Amino acid sequence: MVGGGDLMKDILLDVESSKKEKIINAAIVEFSKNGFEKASTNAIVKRAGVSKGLIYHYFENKQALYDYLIYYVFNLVMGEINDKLNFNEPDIFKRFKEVAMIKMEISYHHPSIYDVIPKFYEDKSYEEIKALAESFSPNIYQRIFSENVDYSLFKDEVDVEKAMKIINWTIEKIGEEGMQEMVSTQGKLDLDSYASKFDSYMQILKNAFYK
Amino acid sequence: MVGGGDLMKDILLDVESSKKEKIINAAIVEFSKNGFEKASTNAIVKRAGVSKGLIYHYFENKQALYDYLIYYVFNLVMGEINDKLNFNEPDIFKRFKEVAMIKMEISYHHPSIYDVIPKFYEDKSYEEIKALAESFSPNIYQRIFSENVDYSLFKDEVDVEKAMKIINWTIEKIGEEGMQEMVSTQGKLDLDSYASKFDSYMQILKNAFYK
Amino acid sequence: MVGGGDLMKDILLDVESSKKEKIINAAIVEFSKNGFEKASTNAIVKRAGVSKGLIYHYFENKQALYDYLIYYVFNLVMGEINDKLNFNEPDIFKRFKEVAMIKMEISYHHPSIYDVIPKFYEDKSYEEIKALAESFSPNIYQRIFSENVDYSLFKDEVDVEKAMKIINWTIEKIGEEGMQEMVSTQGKLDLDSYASKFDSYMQILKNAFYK
Amino acid sequence: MVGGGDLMKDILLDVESSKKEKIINAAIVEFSKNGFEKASTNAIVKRAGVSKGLIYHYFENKQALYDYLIYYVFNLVMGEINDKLNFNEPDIFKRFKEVAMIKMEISYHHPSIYDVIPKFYEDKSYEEIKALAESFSPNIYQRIFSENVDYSLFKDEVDVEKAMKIINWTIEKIGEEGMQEMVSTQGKLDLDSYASKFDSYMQILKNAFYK
DNA sequence: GATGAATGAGTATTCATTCAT
DNA sequence: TATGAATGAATACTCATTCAT
Repeated sequence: MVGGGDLMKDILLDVESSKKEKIINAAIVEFSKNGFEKASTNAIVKRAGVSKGLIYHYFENKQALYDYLIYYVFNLVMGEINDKLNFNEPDIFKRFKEVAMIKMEISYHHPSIYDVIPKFYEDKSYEEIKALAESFSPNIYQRIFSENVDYSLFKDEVDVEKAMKIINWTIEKIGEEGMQEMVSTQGKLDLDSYASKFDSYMQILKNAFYK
Repeated sequence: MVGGGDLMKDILLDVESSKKEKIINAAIVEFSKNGFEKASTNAIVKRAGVSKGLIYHYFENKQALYDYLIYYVFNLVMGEINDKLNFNEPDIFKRFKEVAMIKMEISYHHPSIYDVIPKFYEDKSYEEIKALAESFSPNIYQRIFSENVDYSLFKDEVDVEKAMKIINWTIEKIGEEGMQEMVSTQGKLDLDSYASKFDSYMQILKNAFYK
Repeated sequence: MVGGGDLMKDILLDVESSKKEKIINAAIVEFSKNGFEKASTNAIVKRAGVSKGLIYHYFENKQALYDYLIYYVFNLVMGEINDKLNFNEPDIFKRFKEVAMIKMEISYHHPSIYDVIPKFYEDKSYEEIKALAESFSPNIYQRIFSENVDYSLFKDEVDVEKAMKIINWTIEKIGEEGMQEMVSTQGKLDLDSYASKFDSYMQILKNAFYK
Repeated sequence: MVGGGDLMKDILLDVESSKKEKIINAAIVEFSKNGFEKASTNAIVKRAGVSKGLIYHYFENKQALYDYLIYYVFNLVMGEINDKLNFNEPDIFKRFKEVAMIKMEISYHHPSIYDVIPKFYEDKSYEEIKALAESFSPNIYQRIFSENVDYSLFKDEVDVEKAMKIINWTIEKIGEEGMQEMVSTQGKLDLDSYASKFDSYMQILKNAFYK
């Protein structure tokens, strides 16, 4: 399901051809601005330039459209990771950085997509969304955290599982800060400064956990 | 502003005397269940047992009521920290644990309050809310992170500021996991198991950052 | 509940004072023209000259308004029978004629009311409506069919219960024909010709069933 | 027009061959369940397994489809009476019983058809439908009421025309009660008990009107 | 004959907010 | 303070009908 054909196109730069695509793109913008509840189907069709009824021709209701969007967006993100991540890299720090960079790049090119993802968590729990992501790209999390990872790089006394969770949480929090920076600087994230900040935190954790 | 008078009373056990208090308590329940947008002023007045118009006598509009609630809740939480936290404790790990325990205790005794806080983040950014918290209890964050803290306990080569951020982020993520656990176990969090989990992560970070 | 005060006023000739009354009268007209499903709440508020929301201030939903109308109309009809029928008349033919005349008079003065009653049977069964009518005016049917009725007037060999059903059915069918006549003559029923038609049928049945 | 060709086949047991027939059968089910207004053309095409557009190829609009159904159903019923009724029976009571039995048998074998007929009266008046029935099978009512009927069986003093109306109305009302019984007993009418009830009422009227 | 994408006016209902009392 | 009748724009969603293919 991941990495497949036309869904992978740059949906925002794409010349929107079909009316269904217009609806999807308009919905991403609307949901990213307002979340599920506040989002207006009226606003979506207006932005998409289609009739009121068409949205219900393609999607059973607002929720079905939203669910499809989650599928659509995760398919895109998981696909990118699947395609671009080097699963032969044994150093978990280098691997996590790669994942972060792939995500940041998507975020950079598709701001609306990364605005809408946090809204997903308003209705779905973290576990539900993780399960969803797994369903698109089976074992992607397991692969990232363990496939070809060289655990011997960790200090012997370190609880590797917990350490990796701390690393991951730290990365997520840096990402959240990056998001907020993007919002306050109105959309332009300095990827270099993000990378250097990322590196400095990773260096601290490397010193802490690696031999 | 913190610790002052009647607002600090246990708002849920309190015999609701004034109609304004009835509105506030009804609003906390309604907003915690439905968030800002989906929350119904009708449901609030019905629960509070007051007339439709009265809510607009006390608050200019729904948003003003919501904003007051954020003030009200943070005032409560910051007040508790101010009152109960031992600012003479030089060990940052012990101090952070104390903060976490104070928060968890509030959460345990006032579920509605802690249900409503996550909803705040749907509309306000993390930064906005942090700024708000600071406005209630000036320098509370700075006090927690630096007042009487013994930085000499950290390894010399560690960037203390970043290390403390990692510690804080880890605590927040453990808290988030605790929240989700509460949701999935329908409201009852095992405080002991939470504390032991907390401790094990803190031990890892202590080994990593302390001499 | 029957015969009480202001509900008994001539609702169509009444100077509609309160907005609730305007809604009720507009609803009777709309439901009588279109039945429950096809009736438009939009059309009702437009005809009543009130805002869209007000209908939902007084009635929980379209169905609740409809149910109230059934109550309202039956209360009117049962009240008239209760007030005007002579329950001392022992001759069932004379008594049935009185009932028919009372109904026809109401129908004559309140065409909309009698237009809406047949619509009630689209959603409610005959039994449901009969039960409803009984709830307004307990035992009204039993009183009409038996209170002070002189059964000895019937021929000895006649099954009185079945005979009275035939009489009642005949009256109902004559009434239906009267209704249809009113429709085709655009609202004006000749009460005298109706009465003479009624009498001729009653005479046949009297000859058939009475000694 | 009556009794002709393929329309007379058992429409429900018939292997639905043409798409038009599929539409008609699906429409009968849908209209019988929901009446004209509430019936959904969408549901009809879904049930019929044809495209949305096809329904408008065969019928100008929903109303035309409905009108055709009335024609279709009455053609079936009138055809059955034409075919099976013994027009040589001079006793009107025996003849009416035969008509009732033919109708009940159709009703028993084609519940959907007899469910839809009452819906016809929501939009069309009794007179309109009677006129329609006459147009399918000219003079059918007149034939039933007069062809080879022996009026000399009636008592001399009885107004035969009115007496026959009373008989017919009584039969109709018994039928209505039978219908309601079918509804409340969920579809299964005891034909024997219906027949004995019918007979007992007919006996009363025979005693009343016959020599 | 047959399809199904597309339309847009229509539906009941909700809701924050106002205001005369 | 306090009420609750009244507003009207907004909501998600339905549906008969059209039409290019």
